[in-house]
Amino acid sequence: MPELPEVETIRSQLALKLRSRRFDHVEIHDGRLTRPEPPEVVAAELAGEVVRDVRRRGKYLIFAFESGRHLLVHLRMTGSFQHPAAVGPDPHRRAVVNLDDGSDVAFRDVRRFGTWLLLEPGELDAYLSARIGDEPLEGAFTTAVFARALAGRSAPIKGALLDQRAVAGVGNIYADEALWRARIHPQRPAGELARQEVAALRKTVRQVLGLGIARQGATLSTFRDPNGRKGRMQKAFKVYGLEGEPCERCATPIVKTRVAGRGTWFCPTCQPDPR
DNA sequence: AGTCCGACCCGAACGC
DNA sequence: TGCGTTCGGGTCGGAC
Repeated sequence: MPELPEVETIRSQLALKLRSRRFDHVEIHDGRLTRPEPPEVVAAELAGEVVRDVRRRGKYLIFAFESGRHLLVHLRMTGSFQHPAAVGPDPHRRAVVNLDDGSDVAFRDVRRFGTWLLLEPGELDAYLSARIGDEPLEGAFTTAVFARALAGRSAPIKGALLDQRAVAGVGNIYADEALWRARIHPQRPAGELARQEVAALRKTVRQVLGLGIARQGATLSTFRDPNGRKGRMQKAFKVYGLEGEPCERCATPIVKTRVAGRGTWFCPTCQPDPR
């Protein structure tokens, strides 16, 4: 599942390939991708746009055009980009962009949750600020800022980490990995964490996301970067998907449970539940 | 306002 | 072997 490190991996590669390229022609084969806008309308609007840069906010990929417009892409569960696009039939291909250098970029999405939204100049900031909070890897994401985002919340800290308005870009995998490193039980009420626990969690969130980027993301089954390569972060997991395996710190078998409606892995010894 | 839960998808894993 | 069922995951919208 693409979380911040996977989206960042895609962003950095696409930026190198697409900067200053013009979208000559766009085909969108799936009406869900641009809903409620008709796909042929969005495809026609995109034709002629020149890429100034490819950016990222949280899990959103942002194609910034010279015109001032932005194409906001969310990969959801299984969205991915391919460049150069593979030749031959692909039942999961949802869109293709022909570039002015003669190459094609393909968008694939098995589960069809991904979205493409074309925003007019000036619309981006309001759209994003309504949906997502601070970038965890930027300096503005201080312990004080994080503590404020968690203050007064009775929801489990795991759930708060998944809330994109509390902190942008953390998904199910990196939430579990950050909580293990910070030795915090996923079920702890977010607002009841001690200041030093918030500080520790801020640090480990940044650690695991940074490690994920350095390792080009995590590939469980489907994630591939635009060059078709897998990530390596899955080899550095300490708890995610490791039910029954010994905890690296204390050898206690890792437990799988359900928190905030999500599969959740943790070490019951290192991450004690104070209740 | 914050929290919870179902809906949206479909391939993979599982059960018989 | 083959078929049917369950599960998961990010976000949104509705219910509480």
